[in-house]
Amino acid sequence: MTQFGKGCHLHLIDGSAFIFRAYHALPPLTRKSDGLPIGAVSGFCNMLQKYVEDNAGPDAPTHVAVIFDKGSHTFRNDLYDLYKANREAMPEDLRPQIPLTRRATEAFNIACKELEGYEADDIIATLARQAREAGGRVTIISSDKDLMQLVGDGVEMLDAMKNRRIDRDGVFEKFGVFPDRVVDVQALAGDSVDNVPGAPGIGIKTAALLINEYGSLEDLLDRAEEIKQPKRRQTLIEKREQIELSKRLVQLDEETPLEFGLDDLEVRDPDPEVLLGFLAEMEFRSLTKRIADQLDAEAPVIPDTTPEGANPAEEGTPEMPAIEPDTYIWVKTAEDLAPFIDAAHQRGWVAVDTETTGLNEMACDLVGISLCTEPGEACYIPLAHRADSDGGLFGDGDLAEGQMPMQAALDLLKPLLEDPAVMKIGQNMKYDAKIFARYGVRIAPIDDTMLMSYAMNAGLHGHGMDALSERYLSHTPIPIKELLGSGKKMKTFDQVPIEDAVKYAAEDADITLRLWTLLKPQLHRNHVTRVYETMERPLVPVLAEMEMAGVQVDRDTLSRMSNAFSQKMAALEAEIHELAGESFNVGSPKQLGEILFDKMGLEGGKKGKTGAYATGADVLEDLATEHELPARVLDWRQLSKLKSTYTDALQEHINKDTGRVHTSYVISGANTGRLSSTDPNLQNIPVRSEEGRRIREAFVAPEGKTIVALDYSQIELRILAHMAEIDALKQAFRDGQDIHAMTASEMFNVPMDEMTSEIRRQAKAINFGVIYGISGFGLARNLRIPRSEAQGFIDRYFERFPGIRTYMDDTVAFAKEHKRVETLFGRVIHTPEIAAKGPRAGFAKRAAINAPIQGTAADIIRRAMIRMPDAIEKLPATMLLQVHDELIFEVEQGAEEALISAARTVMEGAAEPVVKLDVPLVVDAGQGKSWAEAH
DNA sequence: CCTGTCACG
DNA sequence: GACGTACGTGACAGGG
Repeated sequence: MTQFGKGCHLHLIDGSAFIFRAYHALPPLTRKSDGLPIGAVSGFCNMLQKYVEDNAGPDAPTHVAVIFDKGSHTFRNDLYDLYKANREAMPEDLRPQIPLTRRATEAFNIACKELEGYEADDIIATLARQAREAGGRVTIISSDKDLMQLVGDGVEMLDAMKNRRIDRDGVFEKFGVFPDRVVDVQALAGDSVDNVPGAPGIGIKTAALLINEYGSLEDLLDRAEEIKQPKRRQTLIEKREQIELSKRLVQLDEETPLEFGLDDLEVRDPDPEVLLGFLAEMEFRSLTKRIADQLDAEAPVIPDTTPEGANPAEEGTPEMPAIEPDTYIWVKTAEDLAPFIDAAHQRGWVAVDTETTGLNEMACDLVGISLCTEPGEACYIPLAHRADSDGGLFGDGDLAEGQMPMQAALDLLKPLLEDPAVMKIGQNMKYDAKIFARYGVRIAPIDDTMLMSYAMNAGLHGHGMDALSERYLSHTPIPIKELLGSGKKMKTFDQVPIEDAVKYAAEDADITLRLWTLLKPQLHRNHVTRVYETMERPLVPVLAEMEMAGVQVDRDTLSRMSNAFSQKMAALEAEIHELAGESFNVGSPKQLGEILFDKMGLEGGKKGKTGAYATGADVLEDLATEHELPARVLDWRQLSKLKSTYTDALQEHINKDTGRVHTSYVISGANTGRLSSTDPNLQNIPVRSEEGRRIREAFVAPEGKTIVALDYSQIELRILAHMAEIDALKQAFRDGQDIHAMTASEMFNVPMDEMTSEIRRQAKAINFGVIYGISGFGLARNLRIPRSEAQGFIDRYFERFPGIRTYMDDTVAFAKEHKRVETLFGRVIHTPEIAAKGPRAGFAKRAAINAPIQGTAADIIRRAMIRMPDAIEKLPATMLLQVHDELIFEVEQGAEEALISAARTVMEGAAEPVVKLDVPLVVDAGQGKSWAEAH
């Protein structure tokens, strides 16, 4: 053994970089025999193998180590608790692969090092220093710019993917300074990926300029007063502390307390038996063979242990047995259940479905659970079917024979359903997760076939199980109507005879599992794995929590309002009948139309396709200038709407047990990525009219708490400015200007200080029109101006902001070519209608223009919501509602400001690190005892 | 069940 | 030149 010294060459491999590169480069492969996710390990081994091959020549290293990160908390988090705070959580299928990459490194007989509390970069820095001081050479295999500060004095970097060496000049190219000043530049420029704050408004270019002028960061900060640019000077003076903190964050620790020396890293040949044994264990067939050839060793035999049924990682359509509901198992005892639990553990996955007495997860009871571990092998565990299936008078509450006691079954299932190593597969898992939660089971991890379909095929078809089964399995599931009937005599599921329930329920689990085997491998092929993994799947538990939390709604307030509305409506109705000269149903558009246009003979009656006169608000508003009756009808309609949809209906939605209102969000409810809200819809609570807004007074915080509302300011316009690259708009947002006034000023050549509210209003309508795929007709109708005038506005707008027209044209062209559009985050919205002829083409065109903007905004708030639970974990606060660009919280009094600060940080940074917007995202906040006050 | 209407972003 | 037209949702009432 030679001591490390002159002539020695140390290679330091950045292990985490290898892992992430491997993970993202490869489809989600799984081990054939048991489905263990293995894609990243496979890529990692291939990269190590390539590394060994590439470095066998005359310049071969004498010493080598792969360095890994360990733990998520490092000394940098003690310096700054937000360090790396906006990092994406590690994908669930990557986590179990991390220890395997360590084993892979050891199998290659390469030293594998990590240290709790330190990042890999610090270990690399320390080893590089030691090697340099010993007179040896160092090559760091990584492309991480944070390591560039180490280059020089015999230390180089090697970007293994691009096979490019980075020396002092290479660093200068990247940072504009040599390695010894890289940390100074990084301290100023900050880093959005690691969440290093830096100096706001200063990027790498400016930072390098300053450092080169003043020599060092310290000198720059000491002499900051001398800087000519006022903004820059102010930033450097005011943010000095933040900049110095940033420097400490980016400065690598070269004195990491290592418990090994350079000599321990000497290159060793792999032991063929160990290496091949590991590769065979992972079932990497071709790599095992290739390495065996190279080592001149016998390749171990990897048995073909494909389980019966399908492996979701395989390409093509798996062979599956026919769906036969007669073969499903009725689980009556723990012994019947055991084989399914065992099979689930063995496979690593199980499809799960719950049957309940109703569709409201917060107000129904669990009736049974079905499981499926492979296509065709499904069971149903009835738990609460009633003996008197025909609903007889006697024995109400008596349970049918052949059922396990519910608690006994749940006790057996809970460990499986909560086992992090077993994937629970469902169709619309949010529903089942909420049911289980009410029975004390926190189901995780989960996969959801509905969300897979949505991620891949939004805009192409629905994502309900029946539709998916028809489409992908050519199978019509047993209709629920066959079991429950319909209409007044409809049964609940606990009244269904168990023999029938077994077929229906187990079939659902079987179908779900089959869909999963088909859809899961398609995610990658459709390039939506990231969308699914980061914006669909993680949303399920977040929404489940919000829905279960519910929002407190004050019944008395609503009730009082209902009564007031009733009285006003009655008065209006009498008045209307008086004006009409006869009594009729004011709520009937048909009757109203006949009164207005036939009896009273008003002008402008237009019949729709059904032959009825149109009596929409716009029509009535026009008539209202001449006559009193339509004006009264408008008033009546507003009250009728408020009463029936809100003050009356909301009371019905107050949950008996919790006393709160629990909406249900549909993740796949809108093709653009927006959520929708049902039962009740809490995303359309009135706000625009004074009268309607008062309904929000009924949404209150409980005693001792406060409602806090945070909403994105102008998020869609900001996204438009970014996507269409409109410099003037981008600058206006950066400067915090009134964007509509600024648009008006640009378009109509009116100076900002002479702006009138009327001109601003028109510009605002145009700005919104642009987002919707503007047309002269639409704008004319909205602004109630002649079409020619509206068209003139649009022409002028495009003249002033030509980039907008380019964006719209490009988007439509993209949609025509690909039959889809995409958001900035890669969400796909299919636009099959874009090829249509006639008026439908117009719809499709405008939808295609709107979808990337609306969808990107939807993606951003989804990302914020997914990060929110961790961000507010330590605060006495609960996220309750989402209204497209707004999040509503409930927080204990006293913690309002802390919540606003934490939530705002998450929301404003939600695009990062995947997308760096050219415009800031701004979040406005409000608080009060009710939603009305908070908004 | 479909249509018209109207509440929201 | 005519055709219709702002984007995305959900709930309710009326009427067949």
